[in-house]
Amino acid sequence: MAARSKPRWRRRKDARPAEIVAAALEAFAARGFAATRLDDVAKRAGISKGTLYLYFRNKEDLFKAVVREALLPNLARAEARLSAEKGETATHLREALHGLVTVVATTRLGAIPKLVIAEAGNFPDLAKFYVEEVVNRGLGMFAKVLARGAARGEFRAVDPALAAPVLAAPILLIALWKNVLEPHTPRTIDAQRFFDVYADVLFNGLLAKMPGPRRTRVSGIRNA
Amino acid sequence: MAARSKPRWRRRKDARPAEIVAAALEAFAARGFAATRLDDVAKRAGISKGTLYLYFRNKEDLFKAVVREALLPNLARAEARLSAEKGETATHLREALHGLVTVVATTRLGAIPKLVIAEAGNFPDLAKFYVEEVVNRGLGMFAKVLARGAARGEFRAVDPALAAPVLAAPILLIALWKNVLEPHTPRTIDAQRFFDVYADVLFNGLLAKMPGPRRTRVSGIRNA
Amino acid sequence: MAARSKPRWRRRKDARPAEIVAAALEAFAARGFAATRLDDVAKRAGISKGTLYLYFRNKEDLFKAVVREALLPNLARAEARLSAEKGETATHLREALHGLVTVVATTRLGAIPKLVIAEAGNFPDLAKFYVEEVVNRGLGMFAKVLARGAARGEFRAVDPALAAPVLAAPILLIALWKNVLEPHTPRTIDAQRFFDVYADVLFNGLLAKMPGPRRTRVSGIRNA
Amino acid sequence: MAARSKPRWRRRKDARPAEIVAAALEAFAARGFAATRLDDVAKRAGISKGTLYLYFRNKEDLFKAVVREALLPNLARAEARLSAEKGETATHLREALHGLVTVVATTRLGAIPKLVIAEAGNFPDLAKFYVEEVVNRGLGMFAKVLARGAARGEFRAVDPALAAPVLAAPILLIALWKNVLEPHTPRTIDAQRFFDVYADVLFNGLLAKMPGPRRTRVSGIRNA
DNA sequence: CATGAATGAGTGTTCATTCAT
DNA sequence: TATGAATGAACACTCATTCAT
Repeated sequence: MAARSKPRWRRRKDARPAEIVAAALEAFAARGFAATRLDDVAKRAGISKGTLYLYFRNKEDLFKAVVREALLPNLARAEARLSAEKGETATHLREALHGLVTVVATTRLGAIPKLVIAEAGNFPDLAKFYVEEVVNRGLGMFAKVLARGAARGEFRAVDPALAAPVLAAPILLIALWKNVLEPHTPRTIDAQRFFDVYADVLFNGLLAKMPGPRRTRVSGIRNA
Repeated sequence: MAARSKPRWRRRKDARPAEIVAAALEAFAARGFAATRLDDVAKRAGISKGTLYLYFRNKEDLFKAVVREALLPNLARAEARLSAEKGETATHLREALHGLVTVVATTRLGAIPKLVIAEAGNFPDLAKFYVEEVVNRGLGMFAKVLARGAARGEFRAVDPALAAPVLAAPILLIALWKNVLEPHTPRTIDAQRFFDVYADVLFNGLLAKMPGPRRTRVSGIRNA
Repeated sequence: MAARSKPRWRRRKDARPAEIVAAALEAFAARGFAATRLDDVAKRAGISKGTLYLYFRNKEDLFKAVVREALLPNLARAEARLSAEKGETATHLREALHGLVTVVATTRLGAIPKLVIAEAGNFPDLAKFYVEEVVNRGLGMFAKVLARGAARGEFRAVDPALAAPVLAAPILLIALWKNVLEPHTPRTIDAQRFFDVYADVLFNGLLAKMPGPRRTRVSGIRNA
Repeated sequence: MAARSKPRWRRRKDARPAEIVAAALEAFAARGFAATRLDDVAKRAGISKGTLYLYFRNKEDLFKAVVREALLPNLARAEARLSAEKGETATHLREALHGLVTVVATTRLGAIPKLVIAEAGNFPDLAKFYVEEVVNRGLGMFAKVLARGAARGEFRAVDPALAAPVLAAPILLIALWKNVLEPHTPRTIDAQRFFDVYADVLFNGLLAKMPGPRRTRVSGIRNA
């Protein structure tokens, strides 16, 4: 570390791809696909532009690698969490949601949805990959949990296929808020407290439980 | 050559900007800011590329105009709906949400969030405008309604500033789903049924109302 | 011409392509396809690099246009010359050859064979075009003339399909000499005198007509 | 791992240059100088790209080496053949030409003219080398033979300096045909038969020897 | 007002060359 | 010697912007 000062480069064929992907994630997250210059990515990664092409065929390839690499490890983790069978379903679900909110609100991972949203139109196969590997899998997990909870009598019976995206929506929102808008406004959202309210509303609903006797159904709002 | 032989290109010069903005919305929605070529916008608008510059200083200007123009009329409409004072708050809220879900799921308007998400990093003042004029105003409306509902005893008391984004999240989600992912997957979401489940969960919560006696609080899920 | 000094550009959509092709012929002839920079072509044509792309899809397109445009007018001319039916065949042939030698030795046209030779491997369809439209047509003309001459008893009977390239070879040689080697050597070849010798050898052969009696055939050299 | 386990890469270091030149000849002949990647040459030679630079200063050097190496051995051989003093000059000449036609039509050597033609403009000293060492020497040999033949009364008196390139032209043509155009067309030229016709025309001329009495000179065609 | 030919700065990509190992 | 990872200069191509008509 001390002595041999400026080796023009070190051989790190194995470390490089991950470093480049990390640098690229930063860059793409900051400016989007088109506005990101490979020169910048290279600079961030501490390499030259040409070196990028030793590891990725072109900009598009690099972009897809970024999305895949950033996503894949988290996919497995999330799936594991929700497949636990024993214990209260609500508790599992709450914990899973909490984990998700925390990760998307505090890591660079939250920038991925933004990237996919921005570029789905230009990279159809990326969109397809994302829908299938992330969205469908994620929603599927939620749907399964909801169905199980209902079967056990813990949850009310709601269509799991439609309730799943309702569950997921606040997670998407906080991810986007933290990665897209918060840098441009003084208003901040505290992820922990946001989660608490989210979980409260989700599980308990907005309506006050009326002590009084009957309650007419109003405008389609089914009240238990 | 003679009198009025070429009425074809005699467009009203005052209609032009709106036509251009409409054409540009299509183009930007389809490919994003950077990937949209002004040539394409001009072609869609039935004018020449040079003519764009008679109405907009540059591409960025046009982009901002698109976002503003597409948003502004809808802002007022939504606000009006929620400021009604009389009647059940839940009904008003439900109707407002229904209107929003419908509009973002069925019109080009739903592409706006996508555009803002994609380009906030590159157009800070656009992001600021959007946060202030759309997000904050929208969330503010929701918060007010929630506060009013709580004050009237209709709603449980939840932090309105945090519950507002929870309310808004499914609207964002359906907007993005329809405009970003649905074109790339066979899976579709029926906006009406989605809304029904959304409203149901939102108002009534997920948890089954237990007929039985006591119910312990589990893992922070407060049960009424 | 006098007054309005520097119009940044004039509209010349119709003149441009030919001007560009002419400039490109110069450039390609001088350095070959790969070594020619489009910047140079543009400079020679007095336009900017971008303008090239208004008229030609890419460098390859421009290259092919150069070859085609430079060739086509000459093809017709050459063909006309040789199709004359009356008069001595030898005279016609001699004149045609003379015309060809002159044109390839004194105009930029002589650079075309060089370009095709250099790039046939990289542009197979160009090669095909050249073989079919130039080589085969040219050789076909020669073959026809040889056959006619033989039929009339003017020429000895030789296989026209093989004699045709023999006829053509010195024309190719002088084209290449003038365009490839002569710039790099003090040795010059006078095209006129070269032609005279060429025609003399071609028509009369190398062997001395021996007055003496018998002459044995030596090593396959058939002697009349 | 033990004694002589890796003989695979133990190439004789003295064989290397020739192997590289051979590989490079293939590559350059196939794609030309600019389009040839040193990566390809290295791969063909079974070495790494870096190793090339142990034997050749740069790409240009390698290219020149290819041309020189491919040419040099053949130059001597050809010269020897033509310097024989005894016997019929025509027979010697015919045999020399036959040898040349055969070699350029059937070996990689025929690709050299193509390379020189393509790159003379970019490598003036290569062009100079080629003119002096190949063209001038070759033409010189021919000229000498022609002069000798004329002096002996075997050949008609023609300007040897100009007749020499006429002699050489069909050799060049067949070299280029085989290496440039034939890969792109179904039409093939049989080198042996081509040579026969070439020699026949060269020695005997095209014109029929008229039995009848006098023959007027027509259009400059001197008739014996 | 409208046009569209022309511009030229900007960037992705290639590849000869270098040099630590 | 030999390697191949790394470099960076070079260049084709795009497209927002300008402006003569």
